[in-house]
Amino acid sequence: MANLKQLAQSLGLSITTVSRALDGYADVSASTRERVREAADKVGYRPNASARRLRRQRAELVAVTLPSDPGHIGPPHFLDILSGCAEHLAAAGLNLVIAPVPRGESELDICRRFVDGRRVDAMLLVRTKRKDERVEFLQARGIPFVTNGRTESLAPHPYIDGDGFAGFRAATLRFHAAGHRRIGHIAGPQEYYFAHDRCRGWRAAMEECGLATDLCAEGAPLEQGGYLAALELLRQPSRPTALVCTTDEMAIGALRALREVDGGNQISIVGHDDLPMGAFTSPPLSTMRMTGENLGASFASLLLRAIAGEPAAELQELHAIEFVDRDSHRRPAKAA
Amino acid sequence: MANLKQLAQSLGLSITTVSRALDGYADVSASTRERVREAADKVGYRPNASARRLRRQRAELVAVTLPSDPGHIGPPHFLDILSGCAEHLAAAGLNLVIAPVPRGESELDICRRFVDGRRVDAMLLVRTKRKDERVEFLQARGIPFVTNGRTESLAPHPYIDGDGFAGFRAATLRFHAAGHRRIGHIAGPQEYYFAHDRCRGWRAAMEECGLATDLCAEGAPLEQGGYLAALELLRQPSRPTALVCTTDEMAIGALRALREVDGGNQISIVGHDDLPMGAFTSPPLSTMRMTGENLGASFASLLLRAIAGEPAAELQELHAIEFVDRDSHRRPAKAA
DNA sequence: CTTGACACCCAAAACGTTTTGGAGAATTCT
DNA sequence: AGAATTCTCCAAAACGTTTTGGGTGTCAAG
Repeated sequence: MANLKQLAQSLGLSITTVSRALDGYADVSASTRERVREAADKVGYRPNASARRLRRQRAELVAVTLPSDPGHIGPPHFLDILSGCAEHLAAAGLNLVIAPVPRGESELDICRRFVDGRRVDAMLLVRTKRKDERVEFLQARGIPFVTNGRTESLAPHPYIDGDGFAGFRAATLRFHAAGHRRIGHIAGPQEYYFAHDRCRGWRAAMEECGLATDLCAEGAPLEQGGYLAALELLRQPSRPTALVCTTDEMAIGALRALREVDGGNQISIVGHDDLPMGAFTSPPLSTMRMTGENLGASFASLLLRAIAGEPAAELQELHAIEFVDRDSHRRPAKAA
Repeated sequence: MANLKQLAQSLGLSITTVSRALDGYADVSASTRERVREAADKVGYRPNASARRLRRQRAELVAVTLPSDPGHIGPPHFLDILSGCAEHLAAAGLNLVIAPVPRGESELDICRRFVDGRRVDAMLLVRTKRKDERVEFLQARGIPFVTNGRTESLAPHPYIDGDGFAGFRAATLRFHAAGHRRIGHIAGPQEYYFAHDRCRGWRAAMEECGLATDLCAEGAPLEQGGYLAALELLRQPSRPTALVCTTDEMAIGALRALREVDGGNQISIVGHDDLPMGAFTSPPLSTMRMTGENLGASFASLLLRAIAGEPAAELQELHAIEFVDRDSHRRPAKAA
């Protein structure tokens, strides 16, 4: 309601003293400090954020870019993560702004706008590509940032990611141990790191087992993409008996394809993300998920430490993948 | 990278002229304007957001409060709505910040912080209560805001809401027309407007049909809440043959209760929200949803118009509810 | 030649804070 | 008593814009 000048005037003090009193500096006497605080409380004084930001040369803001186009916005708990992140950032005086990418603009444009307009102190990037121009741009500008997902960037940068390679390798090996020999992979767009990483995991396991890696079909990371990719694999002369799918959404699409082609329930399947709806599919979808709780807090912590100037190499978290066994991975190895 | 002063110096012009040239004022010659624009483009000049905000007395920010506690964060497409809203706000130069409510603080505290620190030009409120202190506060302060959900506030305020009363009345009447006479309602916390509104719709239909309104149980707007409330209704001497549930999550909980108590599939059920997982429950969950596409754009438009000073009474959108018929509402009226 | 009108430009104020570099008074030390 | 130190406080600068209120020429009209 009021500003520093009015508050100072009403107290018969200088702006400086009031400001310092509120910030708890030692060079204002305890009695004055108390007097100032009481007056500030009474009129409900809050420093004007814009003025403070201008003077301090800090935006007090962090932006997260939201991919709007194809593989859309991520799993439903993504908002919970953002919310948790925002909450922890707020405790440090930072607010989180969401920056969707409008049609016709690239994510790079968004970064540029935020960074060059000094609108943010740091950025949070999701859905990294193997070669990610946003990462390169921010590294060149020297702006702190954290990504959800790794990249193939030469210079290290802070990230949080799941170990998709290990997860998909383990899932594939498990199918092999259960007797499966024709294990197919439903891949996502390989430009995305997570899709490529998971594909590599499947491929590595297959090669370790001396199996052919021909049963791989790529599609959009959506229900429809999984459906089409599964149909493609089911058309092969030697069908898969098990399917390792890059995402749950694709797995659910694959489930639909299976139902249509052979009445379903003959082919084992596993996805990734632990979507809530996976509990209700038939058969209930076995899946994987990244371990670690309160990811939002981790993102916030990494962001704050990046802003504080910690070296990137110390700000990397690779989380293990855990299985969420329901039922869809238990079909027999020898299909009809 | 650069600021106005440096840009002006390099051009041999005053700060004023450069600023006005970039803003397209007519009192700078076309040739100068062009020259300035080119130079600005070349060095990638963007006005410093904090300085502009301070001078203009606008925060260029809108905050949305995210309830973190009990009925959590809303349907999965909520983030899509926010994203759409943010995108349209961005076109008007506003960014959307998400403001989760930390433990120990009230939503009112959040509003106070944002408003009194002049951190926002407007606010977006979700999950309104019938008597909502946030609404009262913002009205008293004269800050523009839009709510998702109505309130019982005497003074009108901008909102977007679904017509829960009409929707739940129609759903109940439809059960009646199908021969049901014992139609139960699984209610949400009645302090929330949406929960109360939907409950009123059910009650109104029951009274119109001359039926008793004893089959009503309240629970938290979660799976567990619906489960417990359904169990309560199933313990009645004269059981319901149909259940109208305040949310899909509660309906899914009710489905679980039904499965446990009588093997399921005997009692009709309908929810609200059109959660994706409803398509996979057994039986597939019949539900309702608010009509209208691109809600995010609507929120943005209302916010902008509220900021522009349009009277609140013209900024209210009540959307019809439509049925999403799957299978769970088709059980016979006479249960075992 | 004077008077407006017009086109183009600029100095300075303002937005509300934080921070720098003291100033004056009181206290302690020598 | 004088010097040094500590305790309080403050004036002014700075952050980078936008906007106000002219100022200086040029040109046409009177």
